[in-house]
Amino acid sequence: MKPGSCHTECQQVLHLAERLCEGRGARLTPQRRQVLEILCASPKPLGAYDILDLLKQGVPAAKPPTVYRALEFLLQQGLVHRIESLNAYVGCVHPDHPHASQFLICRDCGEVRELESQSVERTLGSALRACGFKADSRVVEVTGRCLRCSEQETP
Amino acid sequence: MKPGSCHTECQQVLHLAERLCEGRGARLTPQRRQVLEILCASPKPLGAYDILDLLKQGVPAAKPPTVYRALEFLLQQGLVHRIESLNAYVGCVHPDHPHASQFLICRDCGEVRELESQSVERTLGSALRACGFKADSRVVEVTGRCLRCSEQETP
DNA sequence: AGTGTTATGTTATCACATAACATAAGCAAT
DNA sequence: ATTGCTTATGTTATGTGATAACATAACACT
Ligand SMILES: [Zn+2]
Ligand SMILES: [Zn+2]
Ligand SMILES: [Zn+2]
Ligand SMILES: [Zn+2]
Repeated sequence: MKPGSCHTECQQVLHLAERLCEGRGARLTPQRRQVLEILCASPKPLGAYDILDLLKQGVPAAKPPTVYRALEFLLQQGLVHRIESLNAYVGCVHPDHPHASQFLICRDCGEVRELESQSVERTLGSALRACGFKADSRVVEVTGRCLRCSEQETP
Repeated sequence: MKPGSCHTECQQVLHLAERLCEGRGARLTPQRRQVLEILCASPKPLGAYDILDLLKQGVPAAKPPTVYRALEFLLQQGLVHRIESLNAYVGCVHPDHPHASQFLICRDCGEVRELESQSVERTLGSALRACGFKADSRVVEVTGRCLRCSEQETP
């Protein structure tokens, strides 16, 4: 992640989130906004209690339900994603359209990259059709080493 | 799941597991074997504490680490899979060869079907190559309604 | 038998998530 | 403005999943 670029990216995402919620009649309250801000500012996924610790800086009375409620809202709105294999959450990088994405989780640097491969989605979709399975939600998470980390160290 | 067929299937899997472990010099101890047996006998994935309750029938002194250690071994040997989006475990239906599989989780009947679609694996593999990502493990889990459940009820 | 290794027993605790109920804030209609 | 409904938040407690740390026992190999 390029230093400096994050902050401006976060601002863009937050503005977009405001517009999206307003258009849907959904209330992006200060607390919810702060949780989204925390997630967008983090280069790595955060656990609910990590978020809680950070949120307390702005909302000292915050408790677990505070965070989980905000996450529930943000997940519904498609503004954040949950990473099942980490029990953690990331801000979505392009929340403007609904999408099923794939996550690449680097076990070395911890970074999570959100991919949106049409071919993967299509192939998975046809495999599901072949089984007669009606999918509600798809989880595709790959753990390994990102390009940068595999270039740095030899093994 | 056809009644009656499960028990014989379980036996086959258990015998296969014994052979595999023996061939690898891995020790399928009675406790580990019992955990595998519990998982194979269940048509649905089981949580670690579900397994614990069942295991206590044979090993009254069993405690959480007992189960988690057995699961760790069985996962390493490729005899069981963990379903990330359920925090639960299932016996593998064909543990004889290493594989990345896809899981179809029915939200109605709870059944989990293990798929091994070559096309999904290939497509995902090429998407990963395109990113320069070296995968260690892949998680593909789809939640929805299975064919049977979607035929039974109209919505 | 002696010794290193692997497996199990035991206790306590950590990490993640939600139930249940009370209070407050937003909002629309009178 | 007051009422009454709905949604959001506060608060306490608890449920659920997983592991740390250390002790003991079983096994394998010499
Ligand atoms: Zn996204
Ligand atoms: Zn990396
Ligand atoms: Zn399998
Ligand atoms: Zn079903």
